[in-house]
Amino acid sequence: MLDINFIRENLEKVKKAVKDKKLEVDLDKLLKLDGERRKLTTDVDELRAKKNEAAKKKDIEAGKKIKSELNELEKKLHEVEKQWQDLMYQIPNVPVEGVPEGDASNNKILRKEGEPTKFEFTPKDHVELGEILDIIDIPRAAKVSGTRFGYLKNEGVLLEFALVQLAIETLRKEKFIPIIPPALLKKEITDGLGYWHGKIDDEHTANENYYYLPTDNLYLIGTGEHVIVSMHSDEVLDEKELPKKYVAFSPCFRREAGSYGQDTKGIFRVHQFDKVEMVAFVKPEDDETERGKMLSIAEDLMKRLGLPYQVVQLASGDLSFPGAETKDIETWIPSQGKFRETHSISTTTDFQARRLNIKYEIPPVFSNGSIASQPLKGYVHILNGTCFAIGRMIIAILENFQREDGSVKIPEVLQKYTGFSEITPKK
RNA sequence: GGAGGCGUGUCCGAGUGGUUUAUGGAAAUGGUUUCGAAAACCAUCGGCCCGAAAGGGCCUCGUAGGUUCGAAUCCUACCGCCUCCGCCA
Repeated sequence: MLDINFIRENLEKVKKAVKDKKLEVDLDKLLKLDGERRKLTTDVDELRAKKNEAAKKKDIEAGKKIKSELNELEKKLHEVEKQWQDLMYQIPNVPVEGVPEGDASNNKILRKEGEPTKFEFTPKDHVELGEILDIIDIPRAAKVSGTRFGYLKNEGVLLEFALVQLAIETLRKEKFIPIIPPALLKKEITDGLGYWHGKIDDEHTANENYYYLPTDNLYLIGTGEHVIVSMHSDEVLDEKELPKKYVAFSPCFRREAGSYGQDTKGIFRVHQFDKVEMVAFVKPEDDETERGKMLSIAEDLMKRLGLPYQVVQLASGDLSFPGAETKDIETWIPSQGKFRETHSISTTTDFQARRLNIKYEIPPVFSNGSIASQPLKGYVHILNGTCFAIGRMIIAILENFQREDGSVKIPEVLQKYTGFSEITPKK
């Protein structure tokens, strides 16, 4: 959610953000409603003051009269507030300075690291490799769970755990708190995150991107970010503990509705995968620095694995609803002959913090040396970034490090965790 | 899953329909005092609205509704915690 005062003062900027993200929100109506809301608030306050006075005097007659007037006015206020909030929740975050304008075709490649892997033989894709190495079983997953699922087996499992250990060990050194979160979250929490955007859900509508359990009114998380960011909702964080950073290991569930034709082969796009995710709560002035750190941590891991990748800055129209800036890491996928998204590092600025009510105390010393009697409060900025989307990392490792006989070399940095240096065909 | 109990501010804790503008402590922050500290004392110590400010008003007792002239207090639903039983890794 944006600050209504910000919207008032930056109307054109907000209108542009709405348009860029291909949304439609009637901002003029919002401003009109806001005027009404403030007028009604004042009126209701005045009437309540009268009510309180009558109650104090035990003036029952006057009280009754005020009560009926107040009922009507409060009803009106509620209606206006509901519409106002409805609209407020439909407004996406505004990009930070420097984000290229336009749709995804304006995404900007910032840099490339490593060369696309070349082979002296015809490389296999991860589906075939997974099968001959006996580490990925898609047909049986289809039988049991349907399309877009997979079983990971044997060395595949050890490879996953190795990636997780490498990630956690690296991030612990960077003061990230390791955490394994719940994989289900309450519906009302989802409103605060901004991915379930659009109207505030009616009783029986659920967002099509995520799995919903109506019997318990819970969603399956789409990413660890959902439950890590919400952890501190309605809290005031101590300025001294910022930046507060978490590294979460969790399953992620995606319905992938509307992606029917895309990435149907293998486990590139699945309904369930595990991910190591970074989340940081930072002071606004540290946003950019911490964002940069997150990206460089993720990049450094890619370099240590020896995977070729490129860094892409998303254009304004390609940003998520709560996102103000996103940089993706795209890893070379030989079977597709393309760099594909494996990481995404974003700031939501204070957008999520505002919805989830996450603040921090600003120490009462001002820059000019004067001291306030009490600490002030401000909204934190919330950053999130992929460390490893494990399924896609396994695909990248299998495909980039395959040999002609179908065996796969394990990156050295992982070998101390896997206990083996290659995976060899079983069939 | 069954039965019972509980939820008050940063924390502890009083309050069971009307001098409660939420008693009283503690912690914290600013100040007075001090060579400095401790102690003591004074002030501040939730959110929103109007206002340049001074100030004024409203809301806030887990959350949302309801009853009443008047609700922390009564009613309903939901959320959370505790105890016992059952079940279970």
